[in-house]
Amino acid sequence: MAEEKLTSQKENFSEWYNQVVLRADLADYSPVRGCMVVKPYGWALWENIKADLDRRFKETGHVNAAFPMLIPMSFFEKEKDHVEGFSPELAVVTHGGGQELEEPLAVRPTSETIIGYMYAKWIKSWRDLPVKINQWANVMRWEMRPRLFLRTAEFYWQEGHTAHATYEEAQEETLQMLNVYADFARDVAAIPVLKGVKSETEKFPGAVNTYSIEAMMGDTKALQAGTSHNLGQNFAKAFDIKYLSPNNTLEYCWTTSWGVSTRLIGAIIMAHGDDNGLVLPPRLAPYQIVIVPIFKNDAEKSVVMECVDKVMAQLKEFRIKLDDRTELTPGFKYHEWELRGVPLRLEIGPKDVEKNSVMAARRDIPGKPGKSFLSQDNLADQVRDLLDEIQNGILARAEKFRDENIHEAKTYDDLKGIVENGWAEAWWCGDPACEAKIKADTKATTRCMNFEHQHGHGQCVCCGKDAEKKIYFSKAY
RNA sequence: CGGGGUGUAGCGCAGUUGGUAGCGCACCGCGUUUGGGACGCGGGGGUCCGCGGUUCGAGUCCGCGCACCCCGACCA
Repeated sequence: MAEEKLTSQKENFSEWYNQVVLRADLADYSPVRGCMVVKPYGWALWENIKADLDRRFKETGHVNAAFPMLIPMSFFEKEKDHVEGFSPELAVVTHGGGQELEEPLAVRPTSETIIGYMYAKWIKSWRDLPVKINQWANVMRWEMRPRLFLRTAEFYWQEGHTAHATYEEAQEETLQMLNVYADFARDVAAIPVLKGVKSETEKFPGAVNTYSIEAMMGDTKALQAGTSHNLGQNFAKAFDIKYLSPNNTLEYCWTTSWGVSTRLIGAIIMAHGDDNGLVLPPRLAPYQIVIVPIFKNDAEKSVVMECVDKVMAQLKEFRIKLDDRTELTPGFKYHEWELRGVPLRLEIGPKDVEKNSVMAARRDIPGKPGKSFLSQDNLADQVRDLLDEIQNGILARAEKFRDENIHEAKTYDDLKGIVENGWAEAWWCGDPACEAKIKADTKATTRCMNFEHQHGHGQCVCCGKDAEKKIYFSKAY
């Protein structure tokens, strides 16, 4: 019997999202409110994301390490903005070994403080710089309103932390990592992101500047999919990270930090999904191909399975799943693997054995139009081409959708209309009061200032004063 | 922490004027099925959110708690 139909219509988007996460077997709710259990299928997706990013981090000269999960509370007091930003959402350990602790320990919400403390011990000379360390970890922020993958109390991420001799070098690192994220998002996750600078109110607590990649979801809301911070000397001064320069002068380091999290999984779901469920980009899908064998009896089964073996032997280079469950009909399996986002389905039945063919069904093009017969000869080449087409196809679709839903707002009325159903780009004077008014009137927040659009000047879309910054406004997750 | 809603089987729900708990899906067994969500027969599974009250009798009525969901405030 069919399960209830999904619908990804804008007004049902949140419910659609929850249903997809649960039914595609990505995650489940934990007994602790706000925490999430990542199931094997979701974790496999995360591992693919990690592998690709990790390779990029290493290519840009970073190494991995691990820092403690518990951080003395006093560390947070050392940087004024940081403590203000994170105090409200800290989980705090007060007891250990049956005794009350002398100093409470925070479960890390992010590791600038503890890493800053260690860097201060490790860095003595200009010869020690730069230090470029990344850690894959879980962190905890006591969020008030959790949403699977998008905002859970505990989440998995990577956080890069670097220390440099000069501002310029730190800035270069900050932008380099922003680009690493943007490239990954586009080339691997098939999500075309916009990159730019955050406003003062939206930046990371303790940063001089925060840069972000912003992705458009299927309901046109924005999702901040990754951030890269130039921390200036704020943390270096708070934690005394100093080095002796070639001139024998003592100088504070310039530090950066940058991170992406399991939120990327949420981004992939909401950027590509449709009424049938998940649509995974082939480069990240835990299974790139699912094979559904079809037979009516034992005689058919043996010839079909023999053919399946031959096909699978040709496709060893791909992540492949053979769905040989006998208690389910093919139709049921089609729906299930579509829900779970597998990019390419190969159906092999008696007719295929006879005709030396394989029926291929593309996840990105639902129904008959996405189906075609492949020859069993040179199958790997055909499949590789198809997977590339799918990868490119969903990127192109996401790009088109994004571009269709971003509009220039010239007047305040424009802005109000546009953010109801998309992103508005507009001149902005830089005054937080204008941001606040727009948020109060429309629920839209500033996303980021696109690097490429920062020439010329105009009048603030809100107050009409002279403006030199152009920024995106939209509702966001 | 404000505003709204919901708590009955794993999930989704029904349960009439109060009479001792049911349906669909899922699960288990057997058989028939299998190219777009198969069917038959048989089965297992319940602290009806908790506590107190009214009553001969409470899933149902009353009171007090609690939990969860949605919309805000906060946020990667």
